Amino acid sequence: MADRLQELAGAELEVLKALWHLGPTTVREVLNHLHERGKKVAYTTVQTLMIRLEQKRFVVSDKSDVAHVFRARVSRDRVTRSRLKTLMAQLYDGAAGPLVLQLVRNERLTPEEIEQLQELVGDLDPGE
Amino acid sequence: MADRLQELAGAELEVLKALWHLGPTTVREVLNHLHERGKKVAYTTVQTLMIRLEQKRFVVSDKSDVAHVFRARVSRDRVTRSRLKTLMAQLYDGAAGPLVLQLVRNERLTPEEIEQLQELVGDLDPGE
DNA sequence: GGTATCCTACTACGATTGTCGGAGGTCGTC
DNA sequence: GACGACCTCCGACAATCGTAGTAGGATACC
Repeated sequence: MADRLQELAGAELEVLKALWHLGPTTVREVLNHLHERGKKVAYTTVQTLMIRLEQKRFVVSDKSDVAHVFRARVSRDRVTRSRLKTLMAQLYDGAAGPLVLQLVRNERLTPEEIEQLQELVGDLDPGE
Repeated sequence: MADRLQELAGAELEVLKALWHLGPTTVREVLNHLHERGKKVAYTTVQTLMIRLEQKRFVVSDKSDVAHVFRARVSRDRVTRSRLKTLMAQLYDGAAGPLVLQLVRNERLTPEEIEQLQELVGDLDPGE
């Protein structure tokens, strides 16, 4: 129960991403954004998702205007961290190593990412 | 539809993990394993999950014995890769970098992992 | 001031998930 | 040959998820 972040369903995440992108905004704006991205959904579907997100406390709404304004309460990084933690717990008893190695081995990184990574990793001390 | 790996539900993954750990085995053995881990579930629950895993093609069964023997068809790494890919797609438009950096920054790695990582990362060429 | 438009609130419904119970077969043992 | 231990098969049921329709109020424009 503690980790409510985990209860984010797929379609809800889609909406939350729109909120991250757009900033505090209305159902209508999120709907437009999704339509631009090629995602066809009904107005009320988005509305339902946003209400569920609020019930789950991932967003808050300001109801002073006719069209309620919703705002994300959790950051993208926070959600990522939570998801990664779940993944680590589920698959590797909480160890981060296998995931990191898997990613570095199998995925393409941009030059900037490589540089940042080299710097970060260079600072690590295997110790003993 | 292509990526059937994504349709692995949480409780199903628990069972799949048991199969990875135990090798090809029966419902009873998986049940015992879960009980040892402190997970209290009924025999038929595990059975249902294993059948669903088979329907989703994550495992195959040999029905020649009275107690059917189930075997994982996908590896832990394969599932991890798929999950990571989903995470990347959902949260960072498919980019691996943010995940790697997030992990290296926030998670503890063992000395061995650090060494492996340094070696891997040292070989990367930011090039351009 | 009627009509189209937009918004919220509520309800709904099929699919998936997590969890089991019961029916009915087989097998070993007393 | 009845009893208990196991097994599979089938059905079920509540919760969550994805998706959306409808009712009814506000707004705005002609």
